[in-house]
Amino acid sequence: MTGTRVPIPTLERLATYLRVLIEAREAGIETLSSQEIEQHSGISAAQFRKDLSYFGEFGKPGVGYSVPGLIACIERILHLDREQPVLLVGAGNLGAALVNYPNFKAHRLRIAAVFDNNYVKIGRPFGELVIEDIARVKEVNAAIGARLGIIAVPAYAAQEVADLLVEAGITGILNFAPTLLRVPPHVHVRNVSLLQELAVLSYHAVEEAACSNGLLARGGDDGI
Amino acid sequence: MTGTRVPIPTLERLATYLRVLIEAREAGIETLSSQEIEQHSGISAAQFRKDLSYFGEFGKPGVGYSVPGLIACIERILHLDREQPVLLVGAGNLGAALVNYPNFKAHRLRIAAVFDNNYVKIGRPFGELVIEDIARVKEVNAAIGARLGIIAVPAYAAQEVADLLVEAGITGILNFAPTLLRVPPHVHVRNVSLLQELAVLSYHAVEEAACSNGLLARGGDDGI
DNA sequence: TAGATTGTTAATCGATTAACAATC
DNA sequence: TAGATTGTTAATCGATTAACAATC
Repeated sequence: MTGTRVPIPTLERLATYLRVLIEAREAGIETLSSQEIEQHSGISAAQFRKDLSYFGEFGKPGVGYSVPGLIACIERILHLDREQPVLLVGAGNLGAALVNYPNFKAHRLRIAAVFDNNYVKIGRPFGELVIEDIARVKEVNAAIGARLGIIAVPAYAAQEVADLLVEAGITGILNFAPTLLRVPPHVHVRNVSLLQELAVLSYHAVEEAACSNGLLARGGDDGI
Repeated sequence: MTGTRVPIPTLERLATYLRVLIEAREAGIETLSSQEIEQHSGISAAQFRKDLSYFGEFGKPGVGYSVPGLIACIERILHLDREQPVLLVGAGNLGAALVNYPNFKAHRLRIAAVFDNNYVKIGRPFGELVIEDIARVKEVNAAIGARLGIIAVPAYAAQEVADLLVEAGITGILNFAPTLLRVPPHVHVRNVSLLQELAVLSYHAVEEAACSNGLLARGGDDGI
């Protein structure tokens, strides 16, 4: 099935399928059924087939999916069939983790430049790059042509950085700062919130009564 | 409304409301309406009220919500009304970013111990902690009593680390490794996948045709 | 061919949205 | 009281699941 709007959860899972397929390729496996994808991804076979159906037909009934063939297709869908340059803003600990992240390469994501506003840092080496002045991001990206950017700066600086990235031609922002970014409608933002993740885990980690009416009363969240 | 199972998206948003409320408190604001929460969180007022309704009644019609009161309630719901110790495994770049993450404190999350398996690293200082042997995680956590753990190790080591964390009494795992963790049913896992985030952004960053039938053909993902 | 597995449809499930009576 | 805003219900929307005819 084609022509319908693709659900975001489907796109998210596509990246997981791609990871599983790349692992299979490295193991020398040529074909995989949706059932086998389920084993390795934790995503149901039905869900997998449904997800792919938004983009076309990729498998052979009775056989399964060609590993290299499906890799090529998913890469094309996600625009990862060519190297994707990514701008990184924030040369702190998180930035260091990102420039050294080993898994980007297999997905053809490459951090092409690093920016900061700290004059002590600008000009210094950072991984294989040199830290550049965030004020020059538009100028630098005129040469790179990146569409993706990562914000790894403190929350108070994030909006300003987002504005500069948008001006530099970035249309997709991965935001690690715990703050709401306001961007033009053509720009997509995805937030990674460690606090959110840990808060959800914390909720489940202990099962107890919730509070009610502004005080401590009842209001059991799990029937307590 | 109480007694119903709480949707995960609701729990995720709770952390966002908490962040907004804490910011308001720091700004000296005493009361906030759902409409004002919407302004600062990007989440609709209706959604906010619906989310809270899973846990009880927290506002005053015609007035709004007491900032400190609602903070206290959400903290209690998420079990963040007391300090939550967290175990961190992996003393690499990402681990360094996490121990130095400044936003944990306001949410009463505290990284209480750091582990690694690299004998060169064990015993060394790491932020305000000393890196411990991952083999001793059960022993160490017997004293700490943490329920939350963060896996910041390479994918190939993640399952082994998860097994050790579960054995040490951890019931909530935040996993940064791009791999499927298999854990007992009482253990909750949340995955942070940078590849997934960037892949979704990459999809949207360029709007082009998808491939079909194992080759390059058509199958427009946006009606192309 | 017989067996396996796909792609798709229809049914189910769950979350979001909008509207409004109740309440301060 | 009149105005504002809540908590909740019902309607809408969208995603997941299951089943199966089509296909290799």
